Amino acid sequence: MAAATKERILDAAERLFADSGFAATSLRDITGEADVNVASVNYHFGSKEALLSAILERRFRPINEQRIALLDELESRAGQHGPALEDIVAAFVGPPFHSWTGAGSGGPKFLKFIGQIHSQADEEIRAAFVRQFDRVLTRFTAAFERALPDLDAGEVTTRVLFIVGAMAHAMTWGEQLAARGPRAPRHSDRLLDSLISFAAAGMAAPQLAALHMPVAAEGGRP
Amino acid sequence: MAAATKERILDAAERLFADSGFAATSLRDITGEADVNVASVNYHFGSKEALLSAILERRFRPINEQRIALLDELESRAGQHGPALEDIVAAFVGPPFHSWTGAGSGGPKFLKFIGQIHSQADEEIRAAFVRQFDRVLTRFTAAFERALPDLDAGEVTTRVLFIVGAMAHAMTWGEQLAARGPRAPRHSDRLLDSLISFAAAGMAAPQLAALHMPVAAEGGRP
DNA sequence: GTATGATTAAAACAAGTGTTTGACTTCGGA
DNA sequence: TCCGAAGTCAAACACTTGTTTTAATCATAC
Repeated sequence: MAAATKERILDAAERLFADSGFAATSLRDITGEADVNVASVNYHFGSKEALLSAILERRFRPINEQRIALLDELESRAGQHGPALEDIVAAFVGPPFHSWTGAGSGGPKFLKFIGQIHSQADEEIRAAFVRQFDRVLTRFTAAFERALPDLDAGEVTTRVLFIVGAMAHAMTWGEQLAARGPRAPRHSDRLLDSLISFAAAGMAAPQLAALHMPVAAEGGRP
Repeated sequence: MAAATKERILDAAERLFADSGFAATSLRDITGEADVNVASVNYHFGSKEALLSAILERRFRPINEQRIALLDELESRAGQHGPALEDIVAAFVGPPFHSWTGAGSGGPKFLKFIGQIHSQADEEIRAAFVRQFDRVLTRFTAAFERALPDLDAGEVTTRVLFIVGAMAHAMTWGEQLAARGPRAPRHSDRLLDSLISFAAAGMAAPQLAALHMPVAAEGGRP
């Protein structure tokens, strides 16, 4: 029963975090949903925060590894100009979408969880998340820079940030807005197609000439 | 001292919500930062949730009004084909950026708050937020549909969702990633320029041929 | 001056938080 | 069979949560 309890906790917690966020979900919510004792979370994971780390580890590590594997494959296959823009985008945003189509895991709630966690405010959570994400961001930023030589480095990073935001937001809110009838946004596969098309075009957009002064440190108050 | 207390609470709460989110911020955090008594929140606003509503009201109403005013002006000025794509995008994403450049309000923390609130999980908060945002979304979706006749309605809604996500995420995370040295993302004005350029190109991306079944209940275009 | 209403203050409220404890049960290997 | 580790459980822990209460203070009009 040991492994079963651990997994039941992980599944329930992921589901509830996706719906209500980390801070708003209590351990008793989780253990109630998982039908286990309150103490078992601390027994198996050590703390509530460690439970979140375990979820992040379980879900994001394979996703990020797959992202990098796909990029590796693209780059080894491509000529000296590097892979095509759309392929890089697909390698970046595809894995989180496909991760729940695979071996029975979580269902659509997991997409919402991804969106949630991307926008979590707590500094510690962010730090843990960025730690996992940093390598991916570095690799893909480099690939994008190669595919888009007209953009400077900061601009590329900014646009990758846009892509992450677009993805996370669509995951978190898609369900909510699905009630808009004929104007309902896309889901799953169609959503992924839309995102890739949107993101690739956005990345390829011309960079506006730097009319403004280079940003002077941090903004003072008006 | 009455008005001063109310405003001090609003300012402090907005700042703290931006940093830590709604659920993770306690009333004592807020009243401590604002240097007022704990009871004053319930006295002036009624509850913690009502305080959030007041902040939303104070900040988002002018933003959404300005969005619609800008769109009105664009449409009255434009020919029968409607305003240009980039102008619609600018009318949509500009106001939240400019709102803090205006009369002394909040500073950069406010941008982070906007990003935060866009990705808040609590259902009640979402509902309150969507209520304010619904009219804006409807108007801009219509304008985009007119400017992009090759996209079907659901696709337009999806892409507007991408734009909102890109904006919110950049606002929330920009500060965090600003430490990446030469690859640091943009700030403020430059960030807005980047976003407009990115979003307009993304909106104009070709829609992939609908290989999949059309979504049930979706009306065909005339 | 005092009366009146609005605002602030300190304290207490019940309910809920993450975590710990210590006894009880389960179960694989000697 | 028995042992000891691994796991479960109810209860209690100390603390924080949002909210309420009650008394004190303030401003202002009479």
